[in-house]
Amino acid sequence: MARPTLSDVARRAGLSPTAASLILNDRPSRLSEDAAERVRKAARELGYRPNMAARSLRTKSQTIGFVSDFITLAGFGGQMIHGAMQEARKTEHVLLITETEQDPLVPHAIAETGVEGSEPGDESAAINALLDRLPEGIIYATVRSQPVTVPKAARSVPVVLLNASSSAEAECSVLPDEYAGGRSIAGLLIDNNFSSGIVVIGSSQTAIHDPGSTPAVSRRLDGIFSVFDEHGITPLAQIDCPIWDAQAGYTAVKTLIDAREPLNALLCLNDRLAFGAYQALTEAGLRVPDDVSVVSFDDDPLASYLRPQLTTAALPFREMGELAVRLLLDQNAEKKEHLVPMPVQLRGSLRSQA
Amino acid sequence: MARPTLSDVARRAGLSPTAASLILNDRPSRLSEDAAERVRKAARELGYRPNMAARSLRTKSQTIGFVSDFITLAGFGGQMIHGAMQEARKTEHVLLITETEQDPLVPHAIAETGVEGSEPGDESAAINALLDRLPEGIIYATVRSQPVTVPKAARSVPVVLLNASSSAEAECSVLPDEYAGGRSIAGLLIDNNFSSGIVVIGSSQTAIHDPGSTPAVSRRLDGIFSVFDEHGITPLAQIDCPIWDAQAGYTAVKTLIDAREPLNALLCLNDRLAFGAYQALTEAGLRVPDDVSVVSFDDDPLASYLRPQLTTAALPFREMGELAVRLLLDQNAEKKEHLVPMPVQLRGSLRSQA
DNA sequence: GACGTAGGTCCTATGGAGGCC
DNA sequence: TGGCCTCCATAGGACCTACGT
Repeated sequence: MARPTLSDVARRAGLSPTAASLILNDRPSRLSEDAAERVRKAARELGYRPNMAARSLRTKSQTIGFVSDFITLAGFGGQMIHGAMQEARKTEHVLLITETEQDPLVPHAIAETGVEGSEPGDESAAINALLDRLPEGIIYATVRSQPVTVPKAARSVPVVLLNASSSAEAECSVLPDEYAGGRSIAGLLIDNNFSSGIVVIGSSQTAIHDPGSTPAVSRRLDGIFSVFDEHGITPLAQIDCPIWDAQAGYTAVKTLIDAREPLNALLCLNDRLAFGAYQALTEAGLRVPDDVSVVSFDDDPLASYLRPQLTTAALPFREMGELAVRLLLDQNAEKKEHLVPMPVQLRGSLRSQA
Repeated sequence: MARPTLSDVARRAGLSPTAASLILNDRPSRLSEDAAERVRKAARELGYRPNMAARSLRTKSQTIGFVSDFITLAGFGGQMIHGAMQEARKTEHVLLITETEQDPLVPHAIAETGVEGSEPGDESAAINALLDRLPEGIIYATVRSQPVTVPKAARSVPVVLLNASSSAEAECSVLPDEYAGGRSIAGLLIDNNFSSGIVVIGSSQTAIHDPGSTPAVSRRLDGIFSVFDEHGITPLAQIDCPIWDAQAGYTAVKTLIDAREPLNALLCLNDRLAFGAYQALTEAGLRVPDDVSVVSFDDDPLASYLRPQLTTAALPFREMGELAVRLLLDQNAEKKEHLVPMPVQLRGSLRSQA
């Protein structure tokens, strides 16, 4: 009934625990092939599995800590976890997950006023609980890719930032390649002969260096405008929306329509804005893509519910999760930003201009 | 630099490790208050935290295994994890998560042909990896609430099924109260004086005992029709959709409209169907809720993006996750189905009939 | 040389026996 | 004789160096 231990296996094979350990771990030793076979057979018969708790006292714990702010709340977060788990499984690692409940918008200014080397208490309880389990490393993820200060407590093990950039110097981080993504989506309009009647919805070029703006947003916009500039294109309008939700998209587009702007293509900065845009267009009797094309970012599940389905540059969360684990376990991983491409999902919302 | 150990604390306090252990664990002993204070101070100063790996060799691991099928893929799954984590934190527990990659649709028929007590190999590798970390219990969750056979390997620790019913006898499981949810939504129509022109979209009363139908669906429908029957109401139509997505909802409603059915209220079996219904209604120039009311189930994020927002009975995933952890840690938890209410989100898609 | 094992180590928890003033 | 504390032993499971025969 109880879990069989190494001694049980050894006893059954008529050998010492030492011998059993050596064999089951493929350590070079002078044990006979016959003895090895007996041990393996015994282990198989008993269904022996090493006790990781005991093992971690001497070696690696085969465990990875996954810390996020509110990631599991958002639909997207699951994909990062999923990717990380897939990758972790390949090397027999397991994921220990936690949420710090810190508001990701407020860079948690860790007081550096500690007396004496370390100052517990101001560190996140969640992270400490995690470190108590001796993970081999920690993945520190955020919902919105923001600069983050890694709590000092977490620095005792390797750290990889996931969907978060580091405010500090030499940090290993994984981010979507927003700049290239912006170029892809803008390029799509160029390739389809759009040159006028283009509206950018979500943020204006002038607003990208607002304090509230994340690096992700500005890179996305930089990518878009780098392409526009190369082709001498000036958008018909740029609409700034503080909150990127359906309501904002709806209002923005309704305003444009009411002003009788000659719309050809809407470049929305995320799918929720695009969703609102659809609503406004439909209400006004305009058809996507016959009258107006719509392109967007994120590849929210939403994007494929829409009619027609939305052409969008996907946030590659699963791949990012995978990469984060790979980097964490790789000693030689470069301490820098690792960018993951945002694949464009070509769907029905885009039609080539004559 | 390295993690301080119990001995480090003891040394600093000028006491033995034994004394330090007794004090930090609040064990009854005859140690002086002065000594106790010295130990606590030393622990604080060093930032001592017990090594859980070592501790679990003698006591509980303070770890809970969270196993799911493909839960982290779906947006909803995150909410269960979130709830579970919140609750786990209250008792200093941490979540170890894994996905079995078994197709949840195929009840994994575990071959009971094992020779000799246990038969490893046919058990899920993911679950074994989890059990190796000696969790205090396992939460076994599925995306679609289906009957599930708990792998034999997992039975060595307490198990709670989350959003999954048990095919076996005495199992502790947590499910949404679909029957009551169905009654709530149908009751909402009654309360708002709907009596004719009601269409049920998603599944017909006759189809609920199909093999493909989950218990969740039939309970939801049973709830709906129990109310309809009590009030002598017969739906105008019941439309069976094998897949509950936007496309199906669109097609169903378009067909009804083309047939010039006098629609008053659409009772959709989930939000994606409702979303498709909206699209068909809008296309036909019908307004929600002025011309047709729409009610639904799940409270997908989608539901609040729609215009008007969708009235829907929410799947209480966060609460379910919390309850699962509470039941797991409670020795005396009743081995039965624990049902969690589905709160109705009253929003703009419903208007009272004159 | 061919084959294998004893015993210390990682860190914590705990009961019982004894020491010191 | 208390009052206060420590050492020892043991346990938990696996790993590994250094020794046997």
